[in-house]
Amino acid sequence: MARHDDAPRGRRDLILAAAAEVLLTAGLKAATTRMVTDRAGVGTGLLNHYFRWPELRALAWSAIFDAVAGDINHGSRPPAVAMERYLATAFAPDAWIYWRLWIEATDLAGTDTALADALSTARQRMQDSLAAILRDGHAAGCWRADDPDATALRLGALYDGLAGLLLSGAEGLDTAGAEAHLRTAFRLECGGDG
Amino acid sequence: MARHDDAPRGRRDLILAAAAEVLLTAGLKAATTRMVTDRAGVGTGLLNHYFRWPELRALAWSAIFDAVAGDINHGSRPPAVAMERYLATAFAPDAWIYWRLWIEATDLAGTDTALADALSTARQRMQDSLAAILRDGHAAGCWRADDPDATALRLGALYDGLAGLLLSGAEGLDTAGAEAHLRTAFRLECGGDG
DNA sequence: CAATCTATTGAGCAACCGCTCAACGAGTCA
DNA sequence: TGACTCGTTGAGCGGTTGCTCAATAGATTG
Repeated sequence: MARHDDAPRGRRDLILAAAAEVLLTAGLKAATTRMVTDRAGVGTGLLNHYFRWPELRALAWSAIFDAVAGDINHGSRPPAVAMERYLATAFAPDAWIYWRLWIEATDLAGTDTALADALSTARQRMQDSLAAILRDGHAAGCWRADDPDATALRLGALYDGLAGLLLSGAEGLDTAGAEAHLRTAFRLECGGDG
Repeated sequence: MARHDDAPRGRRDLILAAAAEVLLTAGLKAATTRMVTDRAGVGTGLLNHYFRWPELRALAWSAIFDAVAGDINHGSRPPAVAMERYLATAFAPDAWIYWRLWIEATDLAGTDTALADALSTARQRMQDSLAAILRDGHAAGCWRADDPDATALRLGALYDGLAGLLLSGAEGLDTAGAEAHLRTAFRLECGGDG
């Protein structure tokens, strides 16, 4: 009997989708296999039939950031608009869970090779996107960017650091302050005023 | 019988010292109570008689960074020398374990309140030290620093981000590169060339 | 010497984790 | 109908962790 085209084709995809939902809910470190099987409504054995936990976790993490990257690269906006969007959404409330997942991945990558690979890929993609925006803006005369790759790396690292500060509850810093610091760094790097 | 003045007075201090050694060896996340009791040569019960694990871990972590801070603030160097020392030692090989401990603390602070307090104190102290150096250098005409606190925060956050990149094995970045990026950020922030 | 007290011990508990594997049930085919 | 396949189940295993508590050794006291 041909199966209907209901959302996840097969139990394997259902588990993968449930894993992504769990990550977006509980975070990367708190997530367990049992949370996933409960949410998917399948036995614990089935998860281990299709995946190993580190593998599934890395796959779900990648799926989440594939979607994010698709959202960022979507359309070919003018560089000034793209940059403004990057800065404005960086620490937006609904982006919170994403930089939590990002920071947790940075942390787990030291011991989890699957996650390390996923993070490496995602990071490279983010950095390339940002560098491309910087390069385009330079070419269009919006700002100066002599070494877009290096600037993108520094802005990305600063982003990580600010997100870490927010996550660990640093005193005297909120999301608005973090965004302001990121904007200041961009101004210092590229001279433009965004 | 009066006890001799051997290094750690009492078993409590012995356990605390052993905990610090374990942190410096195994890192913050991998450290366990049994590693500490083994190294101290005491029963597992004694550790729990004097401490709870999160408490002991935070105490040992604080002790380590108290020593680090004492080392940084030691003597009243001219600001240019102090800044150069900060930049040169930031990613030095023997500082590796310290920024590993730092990053791991940032990560655990989300769930461990004792560690969150310790980190908050240490971070504030580091940031104040750096801001003081920036302020002194500005006053002495070495460089420009209109908002030393904000600049110190950004440099600290960039430091965290770069350390995180190194720890998670980011491609195309080594300690020398990280140091170069930190120096570039300082130059952009303060104009001086160090 | 016996009684008392305190610091110390470590086997074991409870809780959690990822993962295994014998059993099961729903299809399919002869 | 009976045999065979295979996706699926979930109790339970093995391992790890922080922590407990009855038992113990050693010093002190009367």
